[in-house]
Amino acid sequence: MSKFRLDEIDHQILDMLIDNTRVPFTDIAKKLLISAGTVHVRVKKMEDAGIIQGSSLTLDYEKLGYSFIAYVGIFLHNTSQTKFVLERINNIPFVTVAHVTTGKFNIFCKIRAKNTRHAKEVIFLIDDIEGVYRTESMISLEESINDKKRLMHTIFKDL
Amino acid sequence: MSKFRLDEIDHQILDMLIDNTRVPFTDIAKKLLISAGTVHVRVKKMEDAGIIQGSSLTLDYEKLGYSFIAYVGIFLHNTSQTKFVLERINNIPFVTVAHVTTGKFNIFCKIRAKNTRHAKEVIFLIDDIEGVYRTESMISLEESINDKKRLMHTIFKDL
DNA sequence: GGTGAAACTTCTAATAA
DNA sequence: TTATTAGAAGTTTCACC
Repeated sequence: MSKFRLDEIDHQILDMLIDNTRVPFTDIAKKLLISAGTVHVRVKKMEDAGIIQGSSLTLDYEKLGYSFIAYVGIFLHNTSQTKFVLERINNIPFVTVAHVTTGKFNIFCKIRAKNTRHAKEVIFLIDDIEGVYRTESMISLEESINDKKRLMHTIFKDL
Repeated sequence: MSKFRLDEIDHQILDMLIDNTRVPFTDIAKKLLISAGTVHVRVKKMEDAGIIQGSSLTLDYEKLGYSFIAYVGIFLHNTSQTKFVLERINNIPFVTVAHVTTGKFNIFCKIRAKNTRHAKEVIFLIDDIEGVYRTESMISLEESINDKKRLMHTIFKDL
């Protein structure tokens, strides 16, 4: 399945970059006892291979006034409407992720909103999409995000 | 709710950094017709205020052989076990996010695994945690992630 | 593959406005 | 507060292992 062979050096480079993308390559080089040029070449290679898709800032949405998170399960009248509904959902900026799923729901998405009232508006937007039969919401009372490093280390152990 | 006043300049700086954290400050400065020093000061201010929590690489987990995503709803015997179970769940590296929720489930989490077989193992790990009554899984057949920029722009429109 | 150094670019902190 | 600027620091390329 995985076509790309990343060695221990690549792994350690990713390890240093994954929670701070602005770590200087010279720092990485010093720590790994290689040259900064090598770090540069390897990072570029991983970017070209698509292993590194990009980098992003993590913003504190709570501080920005958006502290409400909910998951919304969507039931469709008919599975053939999946693509249409998915497109509509992805046009709502407060929907951060959407999945087509097996199981109970046809589509399953995560929303981020200001507060309960705002979330209600967002959910109503979803409810109003043609083809949506009904929705079922789960409100997050507490979120805990797992360290990306841990998953990465585990992945690398068996590559 | 939002204590921090970010102006149009801050907004545009974030806009440039959010999809590529390594954009040179000089590029940002040129585009916004300000000096690189100003960009630097403003970014630092947003970091100090906690608006910018950090930066992260986006890796292609499919390319790394982890193409299976599922959401797992967890029913507990008793709500008092929430904290304990949550801690246990967060020790499983394949669980990427966990939420305490209202509604159907007590805890709700997202897992990333290699394949169906591996996912089964991960779900069994969850099932085996003391206090877990039963779980219900939704397998993702297709994932679509919304552009972070869109949410950010929308947020900034009403700040 | 990797290195090391040169050439170039960017960052950052002190200073000035 | 914000802008400028000069010296420090980082990145990138390339000739050579």
